[in-house]
Amino acid sequence: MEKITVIKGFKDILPEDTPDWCRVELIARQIFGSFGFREIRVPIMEKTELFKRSIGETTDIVEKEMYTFADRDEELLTLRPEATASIIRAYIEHNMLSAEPVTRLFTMGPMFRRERPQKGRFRQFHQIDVELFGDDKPQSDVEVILMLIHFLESTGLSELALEINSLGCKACRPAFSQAVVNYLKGSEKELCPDCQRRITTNPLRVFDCKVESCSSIIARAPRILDYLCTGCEEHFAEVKSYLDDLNVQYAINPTMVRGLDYYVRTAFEVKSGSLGAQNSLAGGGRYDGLIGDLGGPEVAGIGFGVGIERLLACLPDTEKSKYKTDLFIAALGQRAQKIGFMLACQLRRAGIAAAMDYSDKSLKSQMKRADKLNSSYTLIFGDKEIDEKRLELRNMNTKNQQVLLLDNLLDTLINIIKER
RNA sequence: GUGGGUGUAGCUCAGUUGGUUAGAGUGCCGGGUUGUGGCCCCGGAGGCCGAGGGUUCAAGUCCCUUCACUCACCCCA
Repeated sequence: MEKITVIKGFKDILPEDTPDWCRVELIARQIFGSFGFREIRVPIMEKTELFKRSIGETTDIVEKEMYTFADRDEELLTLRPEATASIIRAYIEHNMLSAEPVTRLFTMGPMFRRERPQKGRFRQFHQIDVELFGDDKPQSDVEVILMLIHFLESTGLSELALEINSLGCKACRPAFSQAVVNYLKGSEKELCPDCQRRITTNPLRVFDCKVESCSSIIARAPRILDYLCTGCEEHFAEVKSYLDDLNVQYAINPTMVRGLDYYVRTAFEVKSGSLGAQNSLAGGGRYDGLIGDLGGPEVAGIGFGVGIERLLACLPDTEKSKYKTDLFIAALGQRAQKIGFMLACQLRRAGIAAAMDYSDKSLKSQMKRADKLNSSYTLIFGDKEIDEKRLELRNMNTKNQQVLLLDNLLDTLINIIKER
């Protein structure tokens, strides 16, 4: 019989890795909470139209990466390739603007893009996603960027590179795009085939090209920052100024253009080495027109997404978490096994991680098991201890052993373990 | 979608110019201590050598096909 395997680009997250996931998610919840963000959970499937309208019909995501299916009634549904669209949909649908002028939300969960997998890129991957609706002030940009950096550092990451840029707005970007097109047409023949194609499809993408011959041309191309309108320029200046005051290190990357159509003004990205070609752990930006475009109120928005797999891939080993056991019960013989089992059940019910082996193996074998399970203590007893009503409790780290009386054993153990 | 690399034990990988019964490390189980873990020593289990076809007296090894994984491009978290 042929083995059934996981879908290409999908991954099982195995027990040895889940503690890291839980830790990162916990830190996110704590830190985002202190910045006033509240968790929202939205479906992983939406009507296809939502993503087409938000992300942009001509983006790679919509053109070739979405998992889209016809439902039984022929309606087209899509597994979400990102979370922002769904959150905006929910924001509009539940009329959150009426409840409060500024809404701070975050969510976490799987996203789906049907790309060719490689290091740091999967077809199902996980993001922690943050959105702030209803404020267009630069303070919002700074708040969100600061929170992102603070979060990443709190997980144990270091040597992060924050890059920021301004993409202009509806008023000033068209002039810039035109200037880029004009410039590129001047040296079209020296560009790589991909970039020649981009001139007509998506000229700003040329800035991302890694081909060397293109780089030198791009280096002399017009800069978005020279084309910003007064409003965008002032906004960007304030963002930089606050970041400086807060001692947040950043670099301005005037060639950073993000892949989704809806971004305006501030765009940012956090990179890390040691990640292979996909070195971007988090990215985001401002999308002031988007909520209105999706049929909601004309309010501003800004947000970011963090790739959890990429974050975990960068974590140093010292930050890795493990499963731990409070007490291993090493019971020798039938009577001890019986007492031990009852004890294990009661301890577990009291919230203590108690483990034991039910097959009455040798003590050595049971000790090895206790060690494997990272047990803090091991309770050791057989017929002799039961007759004398005195059991041995071994501290696995110090190797000290103390005698515990069989009477009131459950409470004694609970106290010892909880006092640690 | 395009290109490169790799498929041998649960995991990481050796395996010579084709040549008998396919190896190591690690992990797992057991023993060395008749009742005490990590280190050390000994033993054991565990392989349709990715799949299918071909060449050959003989294929893990050579050829073809196919599948999977992986890295990179495009693009992105």
